This record gives sequence, C-alpha cells and structure tokens, in this order.
Amino acid sequence: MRPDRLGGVIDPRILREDPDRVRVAQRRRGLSDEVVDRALSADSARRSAIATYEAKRGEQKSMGKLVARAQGEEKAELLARTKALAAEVKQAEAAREAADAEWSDCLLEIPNLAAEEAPEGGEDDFVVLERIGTPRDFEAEGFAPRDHIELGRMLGAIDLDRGAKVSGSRFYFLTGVGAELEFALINLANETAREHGFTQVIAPSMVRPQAMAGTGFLGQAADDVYRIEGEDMYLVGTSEVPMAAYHSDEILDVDTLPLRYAAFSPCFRKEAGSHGKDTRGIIRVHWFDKVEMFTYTTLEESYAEHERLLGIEKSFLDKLELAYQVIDTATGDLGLSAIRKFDCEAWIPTQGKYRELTSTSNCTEFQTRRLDIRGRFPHESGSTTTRPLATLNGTLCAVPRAIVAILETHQQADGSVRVPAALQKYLGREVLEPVTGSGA
RNA sequence: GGAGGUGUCGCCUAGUCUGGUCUAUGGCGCCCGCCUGCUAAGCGGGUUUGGGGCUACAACCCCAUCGAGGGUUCAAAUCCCUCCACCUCCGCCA
Repeated sequence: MRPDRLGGVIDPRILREDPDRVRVAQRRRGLSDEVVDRALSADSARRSAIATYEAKRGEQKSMGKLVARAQGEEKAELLARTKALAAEVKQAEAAREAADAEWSDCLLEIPNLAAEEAPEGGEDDFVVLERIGTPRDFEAEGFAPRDHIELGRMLGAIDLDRGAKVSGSRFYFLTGVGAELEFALINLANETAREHGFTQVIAPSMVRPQAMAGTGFLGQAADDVYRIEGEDMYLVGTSEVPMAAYHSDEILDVDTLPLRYAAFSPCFRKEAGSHGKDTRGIIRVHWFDKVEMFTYTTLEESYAEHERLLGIEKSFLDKLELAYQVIDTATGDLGLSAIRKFDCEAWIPTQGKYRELTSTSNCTEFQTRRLDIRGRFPHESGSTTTRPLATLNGTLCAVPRAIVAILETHQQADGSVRVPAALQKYLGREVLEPVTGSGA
C-alpha cells in the first residue's frame, strides 16, 4: 500500500485516454461528472510538477558528487551553490506532492465504473433476472404463518429479550436449536465451499484503517463502521475486508490464479441510517456471523467468476429449499467498488416479499489498486509485466437471515419446523420441535 | 505491560560504528547466449518495484525505492525521532 499510489482507484489510463467513458459512468450512477475535468487538469499539473522536481533533483545529485571530490576554496564555493539548490529542490518537491495529492483526491472521488449491463437508476430500479421455487401458499394450507420471532421463541432458538438486556437493540442470543442451526449452516456452507475448490479461512474481524480504506468502506459507508476507541482499529462489517487486504502489497503469479477463499467471520454493522427499518427480529442486527466467498483473478476472468459465485449462492439457497429471486442491482445502489452486483432474495412469508440473503459483487481492479495487489503476467518478449488483479466477493451464508428464511419457510401448523434435507446430517434431526415450558 | 535484538532489489548476505566513486556487495535461484551427441559442468551477460520523459504501452534516459513516515545535512542504507512487523527474555492470560 504505497502512499504515492493510494490514488489508484480506477485505471488512470482510462481517465486520460477515454474521459467520456468516465463521464458517462458518473452520470449513470447519478453523480456529477465535473470531477473528470478536475482530474484531467490535476494530472497535467502533476506531470509538469514531476518534471520540474526531477530536473532539480538530478542537478542536485550530480552537484553532490562534485562536492564530495572538491577541496578547500573550491568546495566552499560549491557548497554555497548546492545550498541554494537544496532549497529549490525542497520547494519543487513540495509542489510535486501538492499536485500529486490533488490528483489522488480526484481519483478517490470516482467510484468504479458501473458495468454497461447494470440497470441504471436507484435502489428500486433493479431488474429481476429469475425466480426460483414457489413461495408457499399458507392460505391454501389452512394456517397463518408465524414470523421468525415467534417461531424462534417457541423453539427456544432465538432470545431477543435477553439480547437487548445484555447488549441492546439489534442483538440476540441464539440458543439450543438456534445455536445448532448456526453451526449446521456454517458446516453446510463450508461443505459447499469445499465442493467448489475454495480454501477455507477464519479471518480476523478487527483490521487497521488501511484495510478498511482499501476496500472502500471508509468512503460513503464510513458511518456504518464500528471503530475501536483509542486503537485506530475497526470492526469489519464483512470478511471481504480482511480477505481483500490478505494479499495486499503482493505480486501474485498468474498461474496460481484464481485464488478462491471462503472466509468465516463475525460481522459488525452500526446500521446507521436504517432507524425504524427491520427493528424487530434478526433480519438487521449489529452483529452476525457469515461465510463469505472471495476470489482473486484476472480482469478478463472476473466476469465469468462473477457468474460462478452467483451460481454457488443459488446452489446454497437450493440446498436450504428456499424460494428466491435473483436481481441485478441498479447503478445507484452499487457500492463504491463494484461494477455490478447480483443479490439473491429469499421469500419471507410473513413479510410477503423477497429479502436479500446473499449478494455478489465484481470489484474488478478497484480494491487491488488501492491495496497494491498485482499479478505477474508473461509478456510476448519473454519478460513479464505486472497488472492489478480483480477481486470478487459473494455471500455464501449470512447466518441470521438464513435462519429467518428457514424458520418461516419450513414451519408447520404446530410451530415445528421441517429441517431441509441438506442440513439434517449436521443437525441430527428432521424436525425442530417447540420446547415446552420455555424459560422465556 | 517491561527489557533487549532484528528488518537491505525472489531467498541468503556485505555495507550502518567512522554520511560522499554505494551507480547497494557476494552467493543461490531464475532467464538469455556461447560451448556441447543430449544433460550437467564451465564461460559471458541479465535479473526489485513504481513513476516521469521520449515513444511502437519496444529500446533508451531520468527520478524515487535499503520495513513505513518524518527530521538533520550541500549530501542519508548509514545520524536523530515516531510508528509497524518479527525474534529472545520477564510479567499476565484463554
């Protein structure tokens, strides 16, 4: 993470050679394109500042050699000249740094260029790509579905009251079959990861500012991030953060690619700005556990890898026997670093709508430019060149939301819950039964 | 938490005390060439990364880069300060 390269965010060459492409991309995200002109003029100012500085510095270096050799009066005379030159070098260096900072600031303002295929618009302008499975018709079955809060209480699985007592709102205890359900889900996620050749990882959930900034979470999403007081450390909202920073400052051999990781970690989110949304239950909480897929590959391969991650997410939801839809997120709802994002939304019976369970993004070179992660590519001439790699991430299993969908979808009239076949071997039973005389 | 030590261009390593021909030494590995029935050995050359100039995104020239960031100085791998990582010992702890 070289400080002088922190400005690298989108490819500066695109900005120089095809600024219109950036202007269009800015507008498609609903952002102003004036930053493009600012960036271009900052770039030329920067380049001339570099030329000035380097000329002065070169002169200083060659003078220095003369000084080393000179004696007596000649030396004194040279020293007077180099002294003045040193001041000029210092000044030119400051000018270069200022110009460089200006250029970096411009670049940092520009989010990744949204894919042309991504639908334009805001949060509600997504496109439904497909629907899989059919939402259960409880009316036809002759009973009203209970929500996950009530089911969780009946099963002795989710203790929201004590979660609030101990930790506050948006906290919970998973108890009994609830805790077992989490472990079973994690096991199933890991089994899925293994099937697809992912390396399993348990990642730290506290990171330094560099890791947070490198993944783009200290930009528009900074309000949602927990910071450790007095520590200059952050709690991650997803293991995407430690996994993106995992190979920071590294040059990876292309024939080791793709590198596929499935990382388990707790996730922490302030949920600032979502006051009043999903206040009940465990749909939106400050802490949860998650298994996240993370891939390093080439830019060229990233598009196919994105489809692959989506396919794995779908297969996981299939194993949970859920009804869901896949949406193509609109440009205005993409994160800073993504060019395209697919969400899988499962049907939540008591809400009568589809809710996000998993999400996969292609961040292309956005994160690797910030974190200085490159690949070594063979060159025609027999030598090699380095280029930024691409990163992608996708949820394999975000535990609480998976639990919500399972409980509500597979509930039966008496409050018991049928366990999806794929989870049975990890849970050791086919049905979760309500507990009697619960301690609630 | 306390005390001490270490960090050099893939790996190992010289240089740091005594600032300036350090344009960072040597070995290993790797690449190219020569030699050779093939291989090995031998010989010669090359081998960090980023940026700028010029351009064919070549070659070449220049600037930066000795864990990171500051400072001192005409000049810093070398002196000073801060930070980071690792190692050893002590304390504490799951």
